[in-house]
Amino acid sequence: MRDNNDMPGHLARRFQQIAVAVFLAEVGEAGFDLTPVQYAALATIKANPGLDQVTLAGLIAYDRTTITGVVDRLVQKGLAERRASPRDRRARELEITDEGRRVLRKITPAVESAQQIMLRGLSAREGEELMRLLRKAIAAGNELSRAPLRDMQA
Amino acid sequence: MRDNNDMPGHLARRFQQIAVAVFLAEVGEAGFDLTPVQYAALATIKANPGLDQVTLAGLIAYDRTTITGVVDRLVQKGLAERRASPRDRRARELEITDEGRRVLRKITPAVESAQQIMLRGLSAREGEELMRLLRKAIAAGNELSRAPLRDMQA
DNA sequence: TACTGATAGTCAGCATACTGAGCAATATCG
DNA sequence: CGATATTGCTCAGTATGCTGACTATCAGTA
Repeated sequence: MRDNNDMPGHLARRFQQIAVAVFLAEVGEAGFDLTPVQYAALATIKANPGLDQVTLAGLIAYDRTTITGVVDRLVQKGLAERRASPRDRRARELEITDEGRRVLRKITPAVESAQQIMLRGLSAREGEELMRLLRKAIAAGNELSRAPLRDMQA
Repeated sequence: MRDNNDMPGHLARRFQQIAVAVFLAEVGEAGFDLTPVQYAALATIKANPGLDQVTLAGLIAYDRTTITGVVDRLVQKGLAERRASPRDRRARELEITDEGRRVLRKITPAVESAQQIMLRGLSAREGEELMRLLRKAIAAGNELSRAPLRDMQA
């Protein structure tokens, strides 16, 4: 029988588990309380002011039902704002707050450090190669999950 | 700023997301209702009859608080049994049922197929290399999560 | 314009995962 | 032996992620 260590699915889960733990540890030590998902959402909102939730979900490959809760928590923490879109009354436009900008700026070193720690067993070249292979596998499987990555439309 | 696609943490989340979706799709098409986590637990119980929950958790790197629910559902589906250990009254010994054995046997082709599909963007050599790099990164980060991989004690 | 279909967002329900706390039982050591 | 520490398990609470359903709104078309 195939061993766990020969199962890409098992290795994926394990690597992600470590990645999240490292992220939370680094960010927590820096004095912040932000999850990987919240960080990605906030950074994307900052880079695309006024985007709606579906677009945000597509840009970071979240399910749209997950985004609701994530944005709820960003708003609740005062890092982002959600307001009705003037052009489409179904949509909510998202904006980062000054406090959100401040947190993003201060948190960046911890996030960078986390990315390094989760690759600490690999050489620089191996780390690059791992990322390349992950990107390639992800690109081929993009449409297989309910929350595929999507480009900006306009 | 570092792009999402240059963040190993983001790539890890995305790859795992696809891996789970592929697993559920393949297994579902084969007519079974088993999650990746439940599958790993059941296979490990079969390979190590009579093991307790903490040992099971260590062998597949789950948090012990997660195992409780997973085993609950395996028991509820009639695939595994949980009984008090005669040697340690705190511990529960786990055993696979005949139905569990039958399901494992029948489900194997779908699981195998899923492992291939999630690597379909890569050549055979690239798939091997990806798994090697993941194993190496995981080994170096094993102690960084609350649920590290553990060997059998006995 | 009225109908039809698609879209944005939310919600209920379920299954991982984690933190932190607690209980019962076992191990260890003075 | 008795106090202390450790261990196996569970639980409450929170945060992803998913399925499926629903409402409100918009877009396209007959």
